[in-house]
Amino acid sequence: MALKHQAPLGTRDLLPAELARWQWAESQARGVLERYGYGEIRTPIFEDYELFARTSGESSDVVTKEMYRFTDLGDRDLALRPEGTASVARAYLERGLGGQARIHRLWYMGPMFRYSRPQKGRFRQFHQIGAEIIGSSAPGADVEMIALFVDLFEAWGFSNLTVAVNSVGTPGTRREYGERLREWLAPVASDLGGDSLQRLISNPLRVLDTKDPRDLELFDKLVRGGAPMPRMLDSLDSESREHWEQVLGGLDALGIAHRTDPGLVRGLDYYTRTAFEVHDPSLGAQSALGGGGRYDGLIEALGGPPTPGVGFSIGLDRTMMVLEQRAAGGPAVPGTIFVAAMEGTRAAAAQLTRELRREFRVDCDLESRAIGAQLKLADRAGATLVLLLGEEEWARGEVVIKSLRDGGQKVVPRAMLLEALRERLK
RNA sequence: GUGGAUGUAGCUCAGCUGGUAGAGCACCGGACUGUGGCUCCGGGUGUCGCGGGUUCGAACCCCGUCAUCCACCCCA
Repeated sequence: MALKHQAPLGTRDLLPAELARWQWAESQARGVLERYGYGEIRTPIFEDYELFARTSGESSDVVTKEMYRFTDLGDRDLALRPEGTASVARAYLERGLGGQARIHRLWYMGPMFRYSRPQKGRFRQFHQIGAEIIGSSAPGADVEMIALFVDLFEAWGFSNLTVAVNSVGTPGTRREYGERLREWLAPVASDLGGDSLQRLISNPLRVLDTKDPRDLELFDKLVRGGAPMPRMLDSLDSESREHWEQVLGGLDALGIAHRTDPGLVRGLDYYTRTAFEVHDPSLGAQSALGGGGRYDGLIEALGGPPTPGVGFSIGLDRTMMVLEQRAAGGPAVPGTIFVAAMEGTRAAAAQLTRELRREFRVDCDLESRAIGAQLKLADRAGATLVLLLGEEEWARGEVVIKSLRDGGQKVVPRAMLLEALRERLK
C-alpha cells in the first residue's frame, strides 16, 4: 500500500487495543509511586540543547549522534529530550526546590527521543517512567531507589528479578581506573578492533564490554600471561567503597536479589558510585528494561550547589513487549450496554443513549440498521446487555433488556430502567 | 553511521521456467423488513512499496529508491 504519509522512522501509533495494557501498567505504577510517597513532575519535552550536552557528557553517544537537535524560529538551540534526569535537575534548580526541603522524591513519565537506527525494542520515540531522589547521598537512598525499581516490576507481574549492580566510583577514581586499564591493555592495544580502539581513548571502561571475539581472546591471553584484569571495584576510594558495601547490605536486608556486575557501565557521564540495571533475555539484543544510578555531580555541573541524587528510568515500550508475550495486564472488560432502536424509536434511543452515558458505558448503532444487524454489532463490540426499544413496548412505557451472555430477556418499565441496569451490571 | 533479510488484500501468506493475482481469517450484504453467536449464500475491498529499464508482454528479470525487520553500535 503506497501511502502518502507514514509514521516517521522509529515512531509508531499505539492503538486502543494495545493501550489497554499501557493504561493498566501506568495505573499500577502510579499506585506504587504514590505509596512510596513520590510526587509527579512534568517537564518540557524539549529543552536547551546545552542542558543535555552538559549533563550527558560531550563525548557520549547520546550527545554526539543521537540528539534530535533543532533551531526554532527565534534561533534558539533546542533538542527533544533524550532522557528525563537532566530536565528534572534543571527544574529542581530553576524552581528552587532545594530551598523548600532538603530531600525531594520525584517521578515522571513520558516520551523520550533518540536519533538511533530502530530495531527490536529500540525506537526513536520511546517512553520512560523514572524516579529520582534529590538531596540525599545516603546509601539508604540508593537502596530505596532499587527497591522502588523492583517493586514497580513486581506490580507489573514480574517475579524473581535479579538486579545487576556495580559501583562506578567517582570521576576521579574512574579516571584512575581508566589509566590502569590502559596500562593493562597496552601490550595488545595495537591488535584491538576498531571499536575498542576508539573506546580506549574516549571511554576505556567500555573496552571491556566488547563483543568482538578477537578482543575477548586478547583479554584472555593477558590474563593467562599473569596479568589479572583490573577491576573497577578494586579502584574505589574508601568512601565509595563503604557506600558500596552499605548499599549491598541494604539490598540484602530487604531480600532484593542482586548480582554484582563489574562490567556494568552506564551510558551517561553523570553517574557516580551506584549503577544498576535489569534485563530481560526475551527482548533480543536490546534487553535492558531499565536502569539507573547515582549522579552526585549533576546538579553542581548545572551551576547549582553540590547536591547528590539517585534515580532510574524504565523503558515502557520494552516492558510492554514482555507483558504482551506473557499476555499479562490485559484489559478489564467493562460491562457495555448497547441501545438498539426500531424504526419508530430512533429519536428516543438517541436520547436514552445520551442519558445512560452519564452513568454507563453505552454503545449504539449510528446507521439506522436492521435490528438483526444491530444485535450483531452489539455482539462484536462485546456488549453484555442490549436495550431493545421496540415500538410497541416503548409506547407502553417499557424497555426490553436482553442479555447477550445467555440470550434471556425481560421487559422492564422505563421508570425502573436505571435501577435494573445497576442491578444487572454490578 | 554499518551489514543482512524482506516488501502481493485490513491481517497471515500462496503465486511453477515472465502471459496484468489467489487462499484463509477479517470485513460488508443477504437468508432472518422485531432478535446476536452457529450455518448457508453472495461480495475482492489490490497503483503486486515507488520510479525507471529489458521484453510483444513484468508481481516474477535488471538498476535505483523508499520502507520494514534483525544484527552491529549504543541503550530504554
